[in-house]
Amino acid sequence: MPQIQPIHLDEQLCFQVYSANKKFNHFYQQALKPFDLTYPQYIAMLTLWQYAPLSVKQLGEYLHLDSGTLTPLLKRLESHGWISRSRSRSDERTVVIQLTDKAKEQQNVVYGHINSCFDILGLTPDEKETCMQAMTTLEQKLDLYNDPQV
Amino acid sequence: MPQIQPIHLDEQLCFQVYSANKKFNHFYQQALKPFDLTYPQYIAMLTLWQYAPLSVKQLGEYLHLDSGTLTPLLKRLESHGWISRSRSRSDERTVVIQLTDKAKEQQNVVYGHINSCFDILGLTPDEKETCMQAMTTLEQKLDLYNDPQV
DNA sequence: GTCAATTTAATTGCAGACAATTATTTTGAC
DNA sequence: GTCAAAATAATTGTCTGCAATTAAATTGAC
Repeated sequence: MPQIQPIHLDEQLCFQVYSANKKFNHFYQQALKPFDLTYPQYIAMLTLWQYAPLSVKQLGEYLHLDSGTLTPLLKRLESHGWISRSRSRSDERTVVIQLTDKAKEQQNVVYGHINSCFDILGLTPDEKETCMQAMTTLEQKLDLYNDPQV
Repeated sequence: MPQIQPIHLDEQLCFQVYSANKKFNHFYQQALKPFDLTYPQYIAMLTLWQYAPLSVKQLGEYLHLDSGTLTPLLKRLESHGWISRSRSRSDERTVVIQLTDKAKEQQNVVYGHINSCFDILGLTPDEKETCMQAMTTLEQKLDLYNDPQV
């Protein structure tokens, strides 16, 4: 009879990542309150500030999200005046997402506020780099397993 | 006029953690398919295998989840025959969660299967430890900010 | 002993996340 | 040019996750 290794919650890497993600979420939710943005909406805006205009598909590739998640999220961003959505003239299948004037005006205000919130966290550049590296290593292994053909 | 630091998605620690968490989720979702458990259900079962019987509140403290999340999740675990839920005789407010015979029988099967899946990931003990440490450091900072009174 | 305050789950409502399906448009082999 | 295949969003359904509220039981100050 083989020896079975018990699985203890607090020794599980998956649970640490799961917890850290929830805490990060809460942190950003607080930081983003002045702008009435949720965390997923914020990372969508980050992508758009960097690359807009984008199609739903292109945005989804940056964020690893599909239209089932993005369509309602983008409708909410649109209703709050951050973006516009319109079918492309050249390809009626694709929806082009563009920044509104409000979004362009607020970009640096959001950047400034979020950067200062992140600074308050007090992560040293070294600690941040170590965390980034650890996540990169982990994601590489997970990508290999989740998506063997890559 | 102050210099505003641009925020690039791929340099954001929050986004790395968010992505890693989603990939981990997908990884476990696959690994757990034979048992018809979702990842959140699995971490609930892990906790129960370790500490059952538990009240909803106690389980929530281990997992950092409230009854709004746990009540429906536990009802699903109950309907799939993993647990039982019953009001405590001594305190009618609390609901006691207990393992079923099926859960006790399957414990080592699940442990064995998940451990072998995790091994396939190919994380070295060093890499895992580095990741764990990184998450712990990060969570400590986030706890400080999210919950200043602690 | 009484009753306000506290504790515990459940409920409600909203926002993701994702799998599976559907509708529409475009492409490309022929 | 036609039509099957592919591509793109949207939709549907299920399962979290969390804030806020509700319902019921318990506790404790008096």
